[in-house]
Amino acid sequence: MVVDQLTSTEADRIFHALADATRRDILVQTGPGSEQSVSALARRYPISVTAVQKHVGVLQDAGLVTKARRGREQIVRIDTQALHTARLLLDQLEGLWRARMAQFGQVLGEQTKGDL
Amino acid sequence: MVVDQLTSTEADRIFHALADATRRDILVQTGPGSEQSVSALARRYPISVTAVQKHVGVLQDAGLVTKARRGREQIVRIDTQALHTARLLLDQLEGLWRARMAQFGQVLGEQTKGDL
DNA sequence: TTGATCTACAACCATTTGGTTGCACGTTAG
DNA sequence: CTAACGTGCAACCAAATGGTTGTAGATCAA
Repeated sequence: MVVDQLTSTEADRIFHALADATRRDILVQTGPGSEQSVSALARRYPISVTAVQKHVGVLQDAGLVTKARRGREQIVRIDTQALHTARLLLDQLEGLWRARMAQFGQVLGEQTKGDL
Repeated sequence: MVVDQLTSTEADRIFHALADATRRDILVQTGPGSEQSVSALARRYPISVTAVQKHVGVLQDAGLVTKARRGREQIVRIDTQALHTARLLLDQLEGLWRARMAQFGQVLGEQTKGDL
């Protein structure tokens, strides 16, 4: 398995999507039980509706949210699966390091133990 | 508590740093027991040394690696702590969603206030 | 029907990103 | 000492980002 390095375009998109405070907040706001329309989201931020549309588009390309039309509204809902994927990528990195540490028999003072 | 909100500039930097395949690979290559110089890293990729320097700089700004001079070389070493922080951020997001699901059927009309 | 909403999309703009080359400077090897 | 190596930095460039305004098409409320 390891890290996909080359075909990591998905990882690129996921991490890039998470690298913006507004987008991370959209993920929070559209969590389970509080799906919202694009315009409803836009009212929360000091930016234009179009800007929010673009943010949602980025999240969508990363697979972090889905859009579903409801009348004239477009409801944004998160896809928890993709975020899980993101965490798996981080776990893989840490896993690699731990494996390498084990090989070298090195001991670090910290317990980055798998609390997941 | 919860998401670091405004201090999220750190989150911005961490996720942005992770949003590039070359940088993620640098993290893998400089893992525990295999610290490498910038030029040694540069030989691994089809890009210039300067480009690698910049990538390392981005990782450094995110707190993901540290540089230590050794003679004429600059040794890049990972800081596992920062990556742990990144995973915590993801955990917080998932945690928020779970909390929200727990409040199912509750009052949905108001702002979840607090974040951003 | 009419008007207000919500979304979509094009065009535009400033800034950032990721890359390059060239040059200077300290360090190490012969 | 001299030459090669590793790094730092400035200047430059193309493309991507994140934002804007404007226009247009659906859909809903009255």
